[in-house]
Amino acid sequence: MLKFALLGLLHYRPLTGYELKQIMDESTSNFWHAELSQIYATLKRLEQDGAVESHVEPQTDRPDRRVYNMTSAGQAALDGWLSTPVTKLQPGKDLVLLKLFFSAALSKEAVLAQLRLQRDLHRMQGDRYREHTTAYIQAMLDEYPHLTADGVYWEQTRRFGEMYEDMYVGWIDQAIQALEGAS
Amino acid sequence: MLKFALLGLLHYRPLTGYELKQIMDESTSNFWHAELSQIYATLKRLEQDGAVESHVEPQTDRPDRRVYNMTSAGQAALDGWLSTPVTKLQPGKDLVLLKLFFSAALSKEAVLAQLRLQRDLHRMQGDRYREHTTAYIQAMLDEYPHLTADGVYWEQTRRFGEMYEDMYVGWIDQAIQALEGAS
DNA sequence: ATTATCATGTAAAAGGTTACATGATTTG
DNA sequence: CAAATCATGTAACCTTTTACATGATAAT
Repeated sequence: MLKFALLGLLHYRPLTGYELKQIMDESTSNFWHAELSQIYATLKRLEQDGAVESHVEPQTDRPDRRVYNMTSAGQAALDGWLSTPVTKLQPGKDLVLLKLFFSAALSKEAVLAQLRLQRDLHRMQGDRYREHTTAYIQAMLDEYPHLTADGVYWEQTRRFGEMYEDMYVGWIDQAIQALEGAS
Repeated sequence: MLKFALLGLLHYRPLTGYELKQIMDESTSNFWHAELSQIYATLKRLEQDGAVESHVEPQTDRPDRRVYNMTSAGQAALDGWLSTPVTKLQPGKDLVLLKLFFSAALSKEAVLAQLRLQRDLHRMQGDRYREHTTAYIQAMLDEYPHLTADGVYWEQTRRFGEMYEDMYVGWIDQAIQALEGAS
């Protein structure tokens, strides 16, 4: 699926692997992320498959950049993927829940401490979606006005992040209460 | 991490790979799942590492069962893992959000149809947590009364599933409204 | 008759992380 | 003086999925 994330971003404008990583970290990392090494490897494969093309832009004071452009084949692949509905639920993974499931072996105080730590992290992440991500989307739309229609969708995914983190914090609050109650 | 999920379940009682799969599908699949082939492979590795032991129980009318028991080394590994706090947010992946992010290229009706489909799926999953999973936890506690303390934690993860699905449905409702509004 | 359940596994491929390697410029 | 940023990539490893293989019994 990473390949579609990359094609989706290259549909906006030509980008380097390094830039793709930066943009993903600011925008899609909420629901899709990747390491730089994986991005470079995937771009290579996309080029072999004819979905993207690249050329090197020499630079003097910085390392040369390899800029990727989408081909019409790549655009067709992206369109096909976008119009295929997801008809099943995607099973997720969450380490904290997995641990909690088996935490009867731990002292209650240890569990509560771990839950409070997670609550702080999710609170901070929620704030980040509210503040930083909102500003980032606005800055993108200011810089690239032709992407205004996309902004509506970006905002929906940002909003999901915000709601997810709020739900997570609320759940932890309830879990802490339930555990404290079950003294 | 699968290995800890397996150790966690084997801590309750000796189990076969097949049973581990069934139990995970009913309990942890909410936040951790695995295919049978991966479970068998992981059990093999756990045995090589000395965390579990196995013996074959011959059966006449059914295939023989290979039953796994946790060793004290396995118990120590599980305890160590459980008491190590998770200090970072786990980045998640969601195909639906990834697609939605890039959906400005699609017709609004196509997007709305995909969102409605997802809403149905998440509503059904929420109902499943409320009904089936609640009953499953109760049946487990009835059958294995010594796991009563664990039941509190199982219920918290079940509750997370319920809240997650409710949040997802609520988010889709809002997204549909936002898209319909932006005619 | 066909499908589901019980029960085991192997093998190949895909997807993803971590570590390594390089090297100049800029910021603190 | 150290760390971060820019910019590329390779290699090894780990995790996960999908496909294949077998074969009996029980249920629809």
